[in-house]
Amino acid sequence: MKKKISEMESQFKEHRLTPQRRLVLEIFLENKERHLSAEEVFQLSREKGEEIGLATIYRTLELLEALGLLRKMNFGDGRSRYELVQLDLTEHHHHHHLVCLSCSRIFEVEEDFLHQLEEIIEQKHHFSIVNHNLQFFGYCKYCRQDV
Amino acid sequence: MKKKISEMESQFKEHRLTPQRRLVLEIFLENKERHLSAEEVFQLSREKGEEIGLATIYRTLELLEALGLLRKMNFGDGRSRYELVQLDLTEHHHHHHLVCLSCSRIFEVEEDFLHQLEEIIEQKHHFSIVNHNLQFFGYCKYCRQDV
DNA sequence: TTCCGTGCAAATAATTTGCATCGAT
DNA sequence: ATCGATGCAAATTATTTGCACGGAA
Repeated sequence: MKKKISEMESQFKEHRLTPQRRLVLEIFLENKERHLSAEEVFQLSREKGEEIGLATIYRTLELLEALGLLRKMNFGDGRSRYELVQLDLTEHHHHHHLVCLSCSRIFEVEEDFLHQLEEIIEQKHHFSIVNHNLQFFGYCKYCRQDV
Repeated sequence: MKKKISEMESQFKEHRLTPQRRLVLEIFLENKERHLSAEEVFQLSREKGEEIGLATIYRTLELLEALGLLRKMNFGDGRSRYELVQLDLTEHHHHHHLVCLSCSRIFEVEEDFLHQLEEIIEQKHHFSIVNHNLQFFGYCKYCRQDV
């Protein structure tokens, strides 16, 4: 864990890696599978017994996104959520999300199936793609009532 | 236009098609290519010289979505946007969106490329998909500086 | 000392809700 | 008379901002 954070320190050229910023990063590293909102980060920090202001969390999330360490997402629940950018994957690799309409859990599809599609779209629409967002909404294996 | 709305009336079984609701529908029919926020619908109705409360618009958008006439979308600009569901397309046909990071315009990709992909994912993840959302972020043909 | 970062509280912005009233059945 | 729909204002929720303080370079 510490190792991971120190690896990330190199990203903090102009910005200080303060205890608060480190705390937020830690929380994401300890919750890799989750997509946390500012409020949830706030709760998790309280559970760790750490003091941090909510405004600081918002500012930190914004900074970490700008540094490319977090990715801002929106799953339609009225608040922004962030996920850790997996540094070990190639820059253009993005996974997709399965959002359960019943339990709200979010599952990940590791493969990125959109390379070819992006090429087609770039040519056809003269649109230069830098990112994409693919979400599937439905019912997860725990919530499906069928069979 | 009137014809289109009367076709939609059949959807209003339990709900009255009031002047306000008709107005909101009209605005979407007159702006098929746009993805309107509640506030924008409010502005457009004022431009038409019609009186309608913003709260009513929010409630109407919610209703029209529940009736399957509008689709709620989120493009990451901090407000929900709605688009008209094209009734003449097959139920499972969804288009995709190109969101320009420079001018914020939204372009549509008419084709739905995700059928096969959905089948693969449904099997692999035991997830029953009922909807999806695919957005590409980048620079549109008007904003690209290259060449 | 000079900045940057933080916390708190106030300000914004989007959306929702309570409630009295209006209008169609 | 009843019940759904509306408008307004107040309430909520998420997020941002102003500002004084504190600590590191």
